[in-house]
Amino acid sequence: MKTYEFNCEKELTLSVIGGKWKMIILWHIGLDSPQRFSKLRRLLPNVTPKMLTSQLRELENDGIIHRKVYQQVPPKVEYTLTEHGKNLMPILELMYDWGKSYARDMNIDISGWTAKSDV
Amino acid sequence: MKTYEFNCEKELTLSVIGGKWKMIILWHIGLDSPQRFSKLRRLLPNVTPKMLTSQLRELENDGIIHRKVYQQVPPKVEYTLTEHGKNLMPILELMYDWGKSYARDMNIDISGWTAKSDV
DNA sequence: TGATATAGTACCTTAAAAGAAGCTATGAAA
DNA sequence: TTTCATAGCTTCTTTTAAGGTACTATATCA
Repeated sequence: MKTYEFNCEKELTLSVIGGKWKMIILWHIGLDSPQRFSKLRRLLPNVTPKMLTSQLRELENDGIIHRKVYQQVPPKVEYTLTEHGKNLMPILELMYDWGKSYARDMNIDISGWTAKSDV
Repeated sequence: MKTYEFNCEKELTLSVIGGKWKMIILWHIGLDSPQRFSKLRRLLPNVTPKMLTSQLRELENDGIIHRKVYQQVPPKVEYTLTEHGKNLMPILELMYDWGKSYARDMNIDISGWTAKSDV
């Protein structure tokens, strides 16, 4: 059994979803599955392929997404959520709601383009 | 109005709770309020005063906690949650629940000592 | 008179995360 | 024969977060 130095289970959760692009990746896979690498690149124009790869690999290694490779050329890879990944969705939704309410009250403008209705 | 480069409101939320010690600090203030600086140091023996101060200041500047200074010697400062801080608690609880379930399934041992029942 | 408790600062170093730019294999299509 | 599309990889650099150690002011208590 692995042991990590977390103060609490919450920090384990944070370590899984806390990467720069992980939540938005999960969001997109959650709302439209499966997702291909190239589609995610188009959905997230600011992410470099290196970053996208590393975030996807970490999510895969953590058991949050599943990676299915089709043996064909050009390559085709599809990403879907695992059960653990699906179970993260309510957290992301709450975080969306809180962030929206907070942004309104604090007069903060989010430049993003991913609305909750995209779910 | 301030504009931040977030992809989504979820990332705004993450930016508020994502510091190394912020969730566990909020947890303790949420379950036993007000909390004093020295009490938090005792509750979190691994945090240095510098880190504790910086995390508390950021939470204060973000409007998540309130800092009340008593003009006396030795100093006394009390931290409480604001409304926005209180509204974060359901997120932290969900994160606790998910992390606990995930740790069980993935055979991960959390070395922490803060149970949800502490709430 | 000297120690104690509180709530921090200041300065420096280390480690981790993120980003930029360019490169690759391969089969199919033009 | 050249071009295209996919799903990446490699190397280097920059940025951000976190940690270590030591120091401070001051009223009160013994």
